Amino acid sequence: MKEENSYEVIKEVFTDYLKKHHHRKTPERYAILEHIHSYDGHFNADILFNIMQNDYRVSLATVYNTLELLLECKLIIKHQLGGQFAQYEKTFGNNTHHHLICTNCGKIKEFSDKQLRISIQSRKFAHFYPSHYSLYMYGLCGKCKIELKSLL
Amino acid sequence: MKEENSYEVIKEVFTDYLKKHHHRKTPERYAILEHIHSYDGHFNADILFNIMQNDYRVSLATVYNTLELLLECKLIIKHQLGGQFAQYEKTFGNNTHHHLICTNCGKIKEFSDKQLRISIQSRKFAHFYPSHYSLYMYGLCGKCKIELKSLL
DNA sequence: TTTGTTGCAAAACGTTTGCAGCCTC
DNA sequence: GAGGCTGCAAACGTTTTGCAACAAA
Repeated sequence: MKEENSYEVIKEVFTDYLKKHHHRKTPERYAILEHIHSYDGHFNADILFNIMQNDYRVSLATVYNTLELLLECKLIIKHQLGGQFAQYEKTFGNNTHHHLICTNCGKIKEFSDKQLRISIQSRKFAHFYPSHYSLYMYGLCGKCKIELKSLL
Repeated sequence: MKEENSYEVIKEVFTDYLKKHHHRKTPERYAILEHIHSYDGHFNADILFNIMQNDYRVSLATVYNTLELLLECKLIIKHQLGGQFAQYEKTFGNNTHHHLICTNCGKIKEFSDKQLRISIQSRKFAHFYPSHYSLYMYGLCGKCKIELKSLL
């Protein structure tokens, strides 16, 4: 069990952020954080809103508001890949990874590449201070490659 | 003058695509392509629509429709960075570059790094066939870094 | 002639906002 | 007690869609 990924530690990060910025520590905000913590994979505001209806009733507006706060304290990152919902991903307990996006079916796969990560993260800039990055590779997944080949 | 970036060659790529997919070669589509060709930098549907009103009247719906076609034949790529308009960028006559995005003011800078580009492009995948990629680095630009430091 | 494409306007959609009441601080 | 936060619903702004007229094939 990795101590640094436990909900208690994450909660503390969030609490510190809220205190520092004079935001209130409302039960809704912690409930949202908790649900994100126990949800696997990418999610969007609507998914989060829906799974929460089962055991903790919050409004969609509060979900959006809280996601914004979590983005600011870097507990989650945001992806805007399609014209659809923005996608979110928790950064806690999640190795930095890259994304493969099929331009035909829209499926997203993740891959890790330590060497590539180091290459990107070690890049220095003159007047820019990076905090995180996203690498999206677009192309065809195996299934679509075959499917499109048969159409020729 | 690079032959491969001339409008004639680009037009041919588009024409081939339209023929192959049994789409019609309408004057609107070529007018849009031409305007993109002569426009520098990132643009969005609204910018394109507005600059076109001066000399070629098209509807916004047709602009969106044509951008979709140009995406499919990879003459442009799409970025969805903010909650605002989706941004487009022509791929012709444009070196592959990477993006620096300030998480405070939203400003986007571009940078090129041949070594990084090679590292990314030479990556092979088991069941994925990449066509292009986008690298977004998030962080603080010089101005915002100073601005935020003074708030502490 | 057939049918894909256009322009227009309305609809759709995710997200944001306004506001009255609530609850942290 | 003050004022930030919530839920609700309405508003927003970008993109998509429906449809009649048009024009490329």
